[in-house]
Amino acid sequence: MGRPTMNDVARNAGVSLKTVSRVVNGETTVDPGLAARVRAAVAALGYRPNLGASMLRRNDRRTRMIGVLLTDLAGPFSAAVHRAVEDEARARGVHVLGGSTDDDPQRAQDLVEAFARRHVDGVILMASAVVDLPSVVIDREAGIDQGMRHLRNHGHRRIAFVEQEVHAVFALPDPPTAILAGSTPVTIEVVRALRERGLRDRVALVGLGDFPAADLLEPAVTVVTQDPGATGRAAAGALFEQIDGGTPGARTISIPTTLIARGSGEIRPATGS
Amino acid sequence: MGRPTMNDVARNAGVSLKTVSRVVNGETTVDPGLAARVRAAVAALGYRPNLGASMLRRNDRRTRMIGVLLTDLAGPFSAAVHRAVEDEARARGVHVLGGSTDDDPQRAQDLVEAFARRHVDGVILMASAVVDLPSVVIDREAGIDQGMRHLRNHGHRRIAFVEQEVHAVFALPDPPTAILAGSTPVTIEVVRALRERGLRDRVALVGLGDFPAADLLEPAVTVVTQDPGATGRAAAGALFEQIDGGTPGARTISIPTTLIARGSGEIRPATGS
DNA sequence: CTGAAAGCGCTAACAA
DNA sequence: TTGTTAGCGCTTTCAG
Repeated sequence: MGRPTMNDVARNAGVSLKTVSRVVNGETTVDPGLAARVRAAVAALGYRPNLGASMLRRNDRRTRMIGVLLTDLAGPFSAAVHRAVEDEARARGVHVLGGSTDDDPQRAQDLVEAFARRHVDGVILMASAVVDLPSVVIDREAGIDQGMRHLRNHGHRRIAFVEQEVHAVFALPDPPTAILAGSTPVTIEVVRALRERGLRDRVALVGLGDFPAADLLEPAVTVVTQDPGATGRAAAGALFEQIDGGTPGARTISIPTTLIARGSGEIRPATGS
Repeated sequence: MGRPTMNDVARNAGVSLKTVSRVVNGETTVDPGLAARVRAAVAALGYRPNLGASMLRRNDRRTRMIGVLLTDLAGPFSAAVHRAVEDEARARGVHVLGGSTDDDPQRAQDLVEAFARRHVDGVILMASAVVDLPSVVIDREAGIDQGMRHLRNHGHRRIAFVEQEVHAVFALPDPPTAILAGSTPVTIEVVRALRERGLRDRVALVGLGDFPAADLLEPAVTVVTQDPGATGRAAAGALFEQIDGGTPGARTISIPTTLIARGSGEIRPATGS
């Protein structure tokens, strides 16, 4: 025998299947005596309703489950977005399926497809694709402009935008006077590299994404922040608006960015270089 | 009309329902001509199988979905565990429902119950509870001992274990000579507090959990690490062993800890105090 | 190789 | 207030 079903409960309580259904779903039009018997049977058998079966028959056809596809569930930005989405979802009795795309469009596509087979009510994704499901796209391109502008305003003309290959930058014949780091891990790598080379007070640095100890480093690190919590809340809000079918709702969430000047980004290039 | 069903595809392709089922499930005992017609109909209608319905009828009764309950999906440790679990799950074609408990047992209980209604195949949880589902518990208590021992070995007798209330510690009549910080965010708060009070070279600090910039602070922060990736992989491995019904598998995963001495934890108490 | 019938666990619509 | 019947979309079983 597998898990007990509604039928088992009905038999045990000596009532009809439908009465059990009513009690389980909290309908108030059931005789208190019967309801008590049903609840006793539920407890005795360890019965738990099967949401999959109920959703199959139900009219609204909602699974009360959404998907969230982020670059990397382990990364600080994705993780914070995820949590914010979770909180919004929880408030609505909705569960969240998570997935990391590693910025691979094919993987994102596969995950969307897989979630669709599960009949998720909608999808939030940090990418640029569009899918044929209720969905909200988080656009993370913003922020680069702001960082670049800041460095230019401080006199820099040779600015490196660094992804992964941190050390290659310093091997260039005409090395940059300023660095814009593409993510938090990269920013920290750059700090480490600058120290090793004794350049920490000579090369400017702006990081994309804030991190907890940024203000405690020397020099403190200037960053362009994108509030992941606000982003997640906004995306979830827009998605649920779509799902609940009111207004169409926003399909793209752009993240407002803020530059926090702390020192490293305000270093000026050496004159006469 | 809602989404097209297998019946719609069958009608469109001029075959029986069962033939569509065979093609969709990749059975090879179908005439290639019929299979091609079915595939064409699937594409034309934009048909997608309904996993919920199929799981209802299927014999193995697996949802191919597990739940992961962590302290905080946004926290670095939880997030890294989550990602590792996701990777293990993906390799098995399993999806992951995530949930933050904020270390509230009631909330953990509620989430387990909710996931059980969805018939998840199992649950991983970072807590100390046990549930009547295939499950693996991650025990995070370890590490405290190791940190304490380290500080005592360096001569400390008044050691504060700090959770949240960072500032209260310094208001004590007889303040500690060493601090053990319970989590990464707390560690960073303590660093900040020590600096504000000019105590950064006088009070020892050991943090539970490593963080990316720990070695770049001054003094660099001594930490007790728990490898979240290894933890997640181990927990997922143990859970899938249970689910696949081979050996019973471990029900509790203890995280091996390592102390990384970087400076802050090796400060000795002022003599004669 | 293909199909018809039954039924997974549950809720909708209707009847008593 | 309670129960009966039908059927959600799919897989199983068994017959052709």
